[in-house]
Amino acid sequence: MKTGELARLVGVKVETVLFYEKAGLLPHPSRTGSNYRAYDQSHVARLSFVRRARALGFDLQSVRKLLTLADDKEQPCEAIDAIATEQLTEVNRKIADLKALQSELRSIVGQCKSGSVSDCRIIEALGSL
Amino acid sequence: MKTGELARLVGVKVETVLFYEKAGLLPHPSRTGSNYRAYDQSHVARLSFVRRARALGFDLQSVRKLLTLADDKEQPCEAIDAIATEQLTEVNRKIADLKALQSELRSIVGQCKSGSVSDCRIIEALGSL
DNA sequence: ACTACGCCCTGTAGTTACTATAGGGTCAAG
DNA sequence: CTTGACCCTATAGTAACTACAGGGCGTAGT
Repeated sequence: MKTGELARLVGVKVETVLFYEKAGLLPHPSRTGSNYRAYDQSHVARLSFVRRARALGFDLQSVRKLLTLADDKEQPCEAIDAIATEQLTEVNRKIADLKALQSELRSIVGQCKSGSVSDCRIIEALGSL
Repeated sequence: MKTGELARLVGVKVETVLFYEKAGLLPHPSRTGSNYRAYDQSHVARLSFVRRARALGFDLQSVRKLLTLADDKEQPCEAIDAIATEQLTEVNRKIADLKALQSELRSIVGQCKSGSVSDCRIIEALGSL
């Protein structure tokens, strides 16, 4: 498939696909006779992964590290383990924060149904540490 | 407290505090006689909230909406409810994604301890939808 | 055959959310 | 009374996109 179709499938702009290639997050794809990029299913999965990781607040450097876990199966075990452990810590923190936010948002939606939004603790939900 | 202390407490740069004030995320604080900004505990909580929401992948526009829930207690109930429901959907999706990622990272850490990292499904963890 | 339209290419400039630097004022310590 | 750490404003630079400009490919219609 060509760049436009890949972009449409994943829901990003064509320019974003090109940007990720330049940034080294997507491999240089093979080209057709007329110099068009030719992508396959693996590029769809990888691009989708990058986008969702970005939506979860990981910067490109962290996304690169996560992709290393998928790519470099010959890396020394300690390196892989260090990356995975580091990212796992980050993921755990994010889940905890999001659960606090989820709980507060649910309570707001519930309160609103019953007519008052008097005691909103949404800032406090993420306030500590 | 002054800008530097607020920044240090929350773990951001002084410039970031000033930036958030300009962007309307932090209220204009009162000033001392020598024109220094004077912050209190509420600014600490609010700045901390902004930073953690940003780390969870919310852009400034979404953070503004979340802060609206804390600020505008006189807004019509439907408006509040719409914002809370919209953000709750987003939070739910993020939690689901992070749990998939968490599970995959745990499996990598576990595998690595036993010597092999052969079947990494980290891309597939966020690959669907 | 031709041309119109959509999509592809490269490269550069603009936007968002910071981050760093320049140029100058405040103030407690020495 | 000056030196150092901090504050102020304003502007320029960086990261991660996003939008154009200028030009080529490819095929559907006349």
